[in-house]
Amino acid sequence: MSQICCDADEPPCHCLATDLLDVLGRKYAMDVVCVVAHHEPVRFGLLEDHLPDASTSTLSTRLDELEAEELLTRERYDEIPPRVEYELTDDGRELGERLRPVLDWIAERENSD
Amino acid sequence: MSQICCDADEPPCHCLATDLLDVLGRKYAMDVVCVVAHHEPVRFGLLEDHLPDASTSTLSTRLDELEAEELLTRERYDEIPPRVEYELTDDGRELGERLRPVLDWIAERENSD
DNA sequence: TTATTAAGCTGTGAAGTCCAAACTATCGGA
DNA sequence: TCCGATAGTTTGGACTTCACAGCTTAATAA
Repeated sequence: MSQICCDADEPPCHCLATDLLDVLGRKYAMDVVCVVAHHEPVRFGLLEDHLPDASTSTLSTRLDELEAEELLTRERYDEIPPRVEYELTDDGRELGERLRPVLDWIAERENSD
Repeated sequence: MSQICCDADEPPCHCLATDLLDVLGRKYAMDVVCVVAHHEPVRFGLLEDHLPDASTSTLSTRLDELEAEELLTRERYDEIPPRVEYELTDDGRELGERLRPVLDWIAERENSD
């Protein structure tokens, strides 16, 4: 029932001003969701391989933020060398599915230039 | 045919490294597409009303970038005071439709916290 | 006559975000 | 003894975004 957005003559509703949309509108946030959705469980190094333009610190920050939004989980295994696996939560998977048509279209469009 | 993403055992494909995804991953970019999609034709002031947290300069930059990606058009009317109307291109509308399920879900989720 | 109003921006310096590169810890193998 | 492997954190600098002021022009208001 709280869908975007207000109708033409209504006052603005600001339904877009959410923390989650803020997080998703940061560099590589959608990319991370997409890569995890496609390859989970995923380790840090694989994310780096798939998103070579992102710095490790940015990747790390994005993962923190997505975890805080409860879109993914971080499983630490107490091994040497350390191993950490990322997986989407149910919410994260739902988001990933809704994001797919967007990213597919972007990839297609890029291809047909 | 160039959809996300490579399969599990393949090398990374970097299909996500596109200019458009870069632009969409900036602050308020998806918001702008969504507001224009919902209210077009749209004037600058209406965008400001709907996205009060965005500065005018950021809004202006986002509009430039979306125009450069050919997702929206800017129609200048030679009047005093000046009037400019923004509308989505066909590509912009396609993107807007694919973005809707994402933003609807975000709005819903926010509501049910 | 002067001031005010409107819209759609652009310009400014400060604050926040992202960058590459170097560094952390630990253990097994050379 | 030093290297490589993993998953990050730290650092100082570059790029983005911020709030706020100013620009344009013509019609009105004081």
